[in-house]
Amino acid sequence: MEGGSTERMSSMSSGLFLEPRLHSYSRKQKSLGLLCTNFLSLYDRDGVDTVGLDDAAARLGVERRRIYDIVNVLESIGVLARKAKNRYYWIGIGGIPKALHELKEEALKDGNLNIFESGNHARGLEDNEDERSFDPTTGTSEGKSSPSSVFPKISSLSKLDNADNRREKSLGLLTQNFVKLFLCTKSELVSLDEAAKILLGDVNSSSHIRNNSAAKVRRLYDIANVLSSMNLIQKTHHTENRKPAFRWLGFSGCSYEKTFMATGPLQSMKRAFGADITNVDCKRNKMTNLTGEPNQMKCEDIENGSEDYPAQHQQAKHTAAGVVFGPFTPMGIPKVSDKGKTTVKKVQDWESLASSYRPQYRNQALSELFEHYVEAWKTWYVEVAGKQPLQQIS
DNA sequence: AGGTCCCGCCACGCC
DNA sequence: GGCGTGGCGGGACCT
Repeated sequence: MEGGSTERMSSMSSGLFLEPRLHSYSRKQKSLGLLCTNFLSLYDRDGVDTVGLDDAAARLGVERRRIYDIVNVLESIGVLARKAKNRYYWIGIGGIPKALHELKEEALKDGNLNIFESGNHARGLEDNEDERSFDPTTGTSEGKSSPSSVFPKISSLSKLDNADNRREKSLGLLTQNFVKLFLCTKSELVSLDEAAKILLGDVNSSSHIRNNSAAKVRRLYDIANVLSSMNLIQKTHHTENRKPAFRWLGFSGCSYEKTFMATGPLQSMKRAFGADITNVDCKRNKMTNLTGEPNQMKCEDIENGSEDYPAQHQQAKHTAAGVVFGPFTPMGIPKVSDKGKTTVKKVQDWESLASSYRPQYRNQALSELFEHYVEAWKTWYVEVAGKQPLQQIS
């Protein structure tokens, strides 16, 4: 195929900001999971109402194609909703619980409970949600996930018209079914092989579907990476056969902030904020930042960003502000006890912390990300601490 | 060697 | 035809 990474690296020699190890191409730095993490850190903040795909691609320094992958998965779990060509409503991490709830209800309604154990295949898991209709006022994806969900049977697959066929294979739908699998199964662990069998129904199916299997498993890898990066699932191994499998963590585990702020990173740290600039298009310099600036992760740009980001909704309506995130206490800083201190004192503690605690990262992108979290903290603090007893903060 | 998954070709549908 | 979208699978990279 292509000349491999060597060629890639030579063509990227103009990517000066990677100069320390010009030939240190690493897949991990370009993984979908990492891209997803960066995507979320870039947009999951107050004041972001919509996301433009071109803008995202440019800011993250990746090809558009990769943005589609991320967006499709995130859309299927309620983080985004399509608004128009090239533009999505930003719902935020806070949209996940609702989406998960709906997915579970759908799965239950469709009678897919225990389908995993039954080894049944599961075209029944298909739903026909059409995510193209979104009501920003309710934050719901109303589509036609309604009653008349069509469950295409394997045997009828070939008769689907192109549009249906295409949608039926979409990454978003596959994501939803993958999630439903976790929501419905009693098994603690699900391997991608098993998921593929169930979601693809490749047992006693026609050969063309089986041939398709490898491709679909690849998609499952994509999906799993994204979900892992958000800590919705966690990669582990079956105890018996040591085969890789995934454990459902759910929204309680879903805080990329958590991963970032806590120094006890989960397994996904290998995909978490890396040690180098990431997601740089090494190949064609199409949207690579050639200015010598670090990869653009400066989130403040978002709000300055012209018409794309109207500033009128500073009130976070669906972003992280509505979600209880993981520990914000930076490591090594004693937590404020809720006893024996006055409220005012605590306010000062946290204020001083927020303004003075500045861990130093060598990596500039990390430093900038940290700045982002500082800003997020400040915003959150003002909003929450301003109207609730400070004992709540811990 | 088998598992993982990046990358980009190209089909599709809309304008 | 141009463009946005995204399915798909080759084959590079990782373990």
